[in-house]
Amino acid sequence: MRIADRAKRKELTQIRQTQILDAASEIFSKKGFAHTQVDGIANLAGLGKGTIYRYFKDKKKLFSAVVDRGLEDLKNTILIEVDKIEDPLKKIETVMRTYLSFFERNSDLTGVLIHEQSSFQKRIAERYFEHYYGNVDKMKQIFKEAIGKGIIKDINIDNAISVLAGLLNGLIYMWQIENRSYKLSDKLSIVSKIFFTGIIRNEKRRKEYE
Amino acid sequence: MRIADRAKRKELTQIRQTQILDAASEIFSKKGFAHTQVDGIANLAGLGKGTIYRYFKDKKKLFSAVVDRGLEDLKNTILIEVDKIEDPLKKIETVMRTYLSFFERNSDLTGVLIHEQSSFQKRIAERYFEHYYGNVDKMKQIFKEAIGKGIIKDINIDNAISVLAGLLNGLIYMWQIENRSYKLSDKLSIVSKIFFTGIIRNEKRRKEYE
Amino acid sequence: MRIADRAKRKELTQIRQTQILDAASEIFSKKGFAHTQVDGIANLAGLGKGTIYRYFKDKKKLFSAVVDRGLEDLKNTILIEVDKIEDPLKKIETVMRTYLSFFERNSDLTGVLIHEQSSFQKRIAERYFEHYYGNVDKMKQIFKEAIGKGIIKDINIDNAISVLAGLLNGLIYMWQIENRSYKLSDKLSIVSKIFFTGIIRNEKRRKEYE
Amino acid sequence: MRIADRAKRKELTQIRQTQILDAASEIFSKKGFAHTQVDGIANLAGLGKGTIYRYFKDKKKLFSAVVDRGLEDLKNTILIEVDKIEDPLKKIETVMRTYLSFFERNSDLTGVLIHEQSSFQKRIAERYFEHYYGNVDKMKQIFKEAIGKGIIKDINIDNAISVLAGLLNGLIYMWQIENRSYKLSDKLSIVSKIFFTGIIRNEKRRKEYE
DNA sequence: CATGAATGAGACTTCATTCAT
DNA sequence: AATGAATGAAGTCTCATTCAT
Repeated sequence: MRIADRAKRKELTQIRQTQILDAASEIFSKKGFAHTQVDGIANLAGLGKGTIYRYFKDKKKLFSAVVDRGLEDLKNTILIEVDKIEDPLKKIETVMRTYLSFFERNSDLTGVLIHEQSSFQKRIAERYFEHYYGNVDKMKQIFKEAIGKGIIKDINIDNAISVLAGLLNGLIYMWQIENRSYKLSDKLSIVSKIFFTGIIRNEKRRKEYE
Repeated sequence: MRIADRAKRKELTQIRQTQILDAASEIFSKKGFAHTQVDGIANLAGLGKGTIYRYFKDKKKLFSAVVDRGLEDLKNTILIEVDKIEDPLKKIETVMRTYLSFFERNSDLTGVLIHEQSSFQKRIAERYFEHYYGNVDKMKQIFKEAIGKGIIKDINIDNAISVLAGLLNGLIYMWQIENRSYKLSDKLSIVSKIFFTGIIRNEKRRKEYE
Repeated sequence: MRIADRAKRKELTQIRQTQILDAASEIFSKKGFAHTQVDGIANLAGLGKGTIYRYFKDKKKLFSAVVDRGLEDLKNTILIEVDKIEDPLKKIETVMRTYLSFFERNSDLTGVLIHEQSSFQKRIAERYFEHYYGNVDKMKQIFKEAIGKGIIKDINIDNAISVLAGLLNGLIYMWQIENRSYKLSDKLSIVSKIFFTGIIRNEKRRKEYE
Repeated sequence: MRIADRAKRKELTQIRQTQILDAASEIFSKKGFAHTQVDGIANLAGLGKGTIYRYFKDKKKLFSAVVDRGLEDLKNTILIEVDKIEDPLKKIETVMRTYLSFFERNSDLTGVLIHEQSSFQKRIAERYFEHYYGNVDKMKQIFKEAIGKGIIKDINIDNAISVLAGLLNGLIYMWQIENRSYKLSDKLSIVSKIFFTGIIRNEKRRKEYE
């Protein structure tokens, strides 16, 4: 019986954690760190304020946990989707699609990552890059393969990846600023079109930039 | 003499305003709105706390003034630079260069615009788009001209501009997250290369996306 | 057990309220609204500053609560005492005695009601007259009965009551100004003597005023 | 020329003083001491803030000067009027009338004297009693004369005067609380009627109190 | 002498965190 | 283990007073 009890206990703890993180994610995203009150998170989670502190040392740790969970999810989601695909270009396209739809589904996280540079710059950046570079190796391989096969141009891979990341993050940022008033994934086709083929049609002019 | 006095007074007032806005911009950018203390701004400006409140009704108004001044500057800077150029592609490239180097020079503003979505979402968005769309008309003309002359592809102009904006903002965002550890304007060549000509070399594969 | 707990909780809340109101009443009376610090009230009540704000939204609301409680007490005290008496003149005398001894016992309230016309004019006046006219109906009946029975002169009742109120309040005001250096209730006999029978002895001269 | 200049200077100083006291009186009365800003007084007086401080050491001293000037006026006004009359009862009636109409004319002072017990209790009380007892001697003589001539009852004179003062102050207090919504001097007839002859008609009952 | 810009002490209020129940 | 009442440090803003012009 003891063991079953202990299992139950652990499960309950797990559920509580999730409850709290969900509530925290929602409110942090809407109001930002400073304007979020722990009271509000407790209420939304349907728990007492003291309980929050039993699960997270303080407000900052709770915020970090929200960020960590989000980026961990993001990384896993991308890896799973990418591994299903063979063709390098399609892989890159899948990364783009998965990235955008992840933030569309978890729009809470958008706010959390965009605000709060100040106090959490280091934390977010660390975590973000842990995720980012966790994926970057994979991305590098994909780009390398595509260059090797002569599919894409022989450009500096790091820079290309950094531009791609900037492009996606920028779209999410604009979407957030415009109050998420449109479907983020609708931008996918234009983004991949421009990223892959550019906007110049005139061959002669294109040469100037290649 | 009176008139000279009054002129002097006005000038001093102008100087104070600038002093305060400079200090505020710096600290708001570093610490974000919530963690910035008015006292700190006063000290950095070499003024008393009360003086800040003599010039700006409260902390929020001061913050907004920082944003307003920044975006106004940005708009003017871009318009001036673009008007010097004739060729449409070069114009677009100039917008990109000017935008990036503006934030490089006024890196204070970067933080201010990136944080504080929550409390100032409306204010920033309004101002940002006032600036943004103030420039967008000009951008549309440039794109239209380029399409008309057959220089660039016949794509949806609004979407192209929004992708360009996202691309630039995303770069700035990444730069900020990476602690401005490199020269932002160094990214210009790769960005314009990709934006203008894309990354696919293989003609056949390129067709899939065009 | 739960119910007992909840009852205890409620009781504690009641006790805190009273603690705070008592402390507030004392300090507001001594120092007036503006010079009273919430800190001071908290200390006197043996509570933290934050606790005061848990019970009362802000300093103004706390002040109003002090006034409200005081006037409610006063009204009840008077009604209870007056109902014990039959004879109209004795009733009026009882109102006078009860009014004076109420302020003698609750001298805190004296200061509170006398100061703070400015900021709380409306609030105090409203509450005061709520109390005042709550009692005035009763007073009118008493005067009417006394006139009907030929005990007192056929004067304008409203005016008589307003003079009586002024007389009592004026005595309290003088007593307050003179630092409560004598027993307020000692004035009762002379006041009732003058109010009831006047000061003129000479019959002929008395006629001039009747 | 020097002497004329100096005279002019002195006169200007006098005018400034009056300007400031008038403005101060008005605002202190409306808003009370704490809520009155020196800025407001300066503006109403049409002077710079610094000038106020040239004439009065600080805000408290200015307030006291307002009170002092008011009570000095009151005392003089009463003395002048009373000296015109012969008959003792008429003299008392004249004090009552003059007192009430003084506050009716200088309603600014009403507020000033009623609020601000707290910080100025001592100051006001001192000044008030300086005025009060400055007049009380005169009043005592009047009462003594009236008693000597058998016109009024042989009551304790101090008490009678204190009741009279309370009665008048109470009327002014009620008038202030009711927002000066009626003519204060209209209360004179009923007040003097009650004060002089009382309210009991029934001879037998009257005996109970005499 | 008059002015009003500058100052900073001081007061209210909020809210993260603790801890007794 | 869960709760939420209590706390007080910390932050914003006001305004009497000063002083350079």
